Amino acid sequence: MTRPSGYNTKQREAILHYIISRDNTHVTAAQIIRYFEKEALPIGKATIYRHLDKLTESGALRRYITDGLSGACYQYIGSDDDDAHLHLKCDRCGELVHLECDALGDLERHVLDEHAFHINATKTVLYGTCDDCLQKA
Amino acid sequence: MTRPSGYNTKQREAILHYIISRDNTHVTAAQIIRYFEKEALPIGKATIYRHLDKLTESGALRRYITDGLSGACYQYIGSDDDDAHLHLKCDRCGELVHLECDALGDLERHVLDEHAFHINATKTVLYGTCDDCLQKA
DNA sequence: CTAGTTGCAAAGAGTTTGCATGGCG
DNA sequence: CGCCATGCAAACTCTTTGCAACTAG
Repeated sequence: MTRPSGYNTKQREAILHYIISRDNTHVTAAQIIRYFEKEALPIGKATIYRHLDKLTESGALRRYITDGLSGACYQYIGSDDDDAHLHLKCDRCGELVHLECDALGDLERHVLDEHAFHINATKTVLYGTCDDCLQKA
Repeated sequence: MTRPSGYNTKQREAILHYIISRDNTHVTAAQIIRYFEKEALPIGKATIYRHLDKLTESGALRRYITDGLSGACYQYIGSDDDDAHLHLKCDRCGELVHLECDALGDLERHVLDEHAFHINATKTVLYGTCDDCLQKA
């Protein structure tokens, strides 16, 4: 778990700090790249992608799968990991909503029992339409 | 609905026919491109993408959102549309499983009532690990 | 000192677009 | 004949890789 796996560089610190500061939000690689372009400490995007990969592998970050055309989303994971909540993404405005409740419970059980498939809520994003966009339509 | 929206060309026919012939399976743009490269009637990939977009917009195809790095998936929709079933994707072997049952029902209702969000099962892919991969681990 | 790290630029994968030619209706 | 469709290549977006210079431990 606590893989030393690498040096503790300024860039690594800065990237992790930035993502942690966003805590409950998701961050895209593009956002991070843009952020550091405007900062005093410019970080090459290759470095950012490399850290995103490493941090995800080491378990410090979670990578969400969303529609590939706008890039992947990352989020920092606190010390306790079992806060596996679902995400909903609106297919109109692109808003990503965090579901804090345990709504997946029954479905998860059903799929495991009947279909021998273990759902990983942390990676799953449900698509649909949010209230705002429905009202506009 | 029945938008004439375009001519009835050989390419359009061939592409739609190919996807329909896969009926219950999903097809990626890359598969279609590869298929027609090897056929007697070569179709440029621009044409394939353009038709994929049009067919999706007109409702003849459904586009699934999967991890962007391997491309989107498409599937033909028969005349009756209400067969909105879920998909499960194994994050180890990449297998995409079709769930024929109505397992989403309760969750869908809960999310709509409590979170004012209308889930679109046809676009949603649940991630997790399939039985085969679990056994190997 | 030595192995991991950085940054640039080039390479890749997937998808979109511009433009001249070709084909449906 | 007019408009849409086609195909090629170039453009684009997101991500990865090669490589020489650099730095943490």
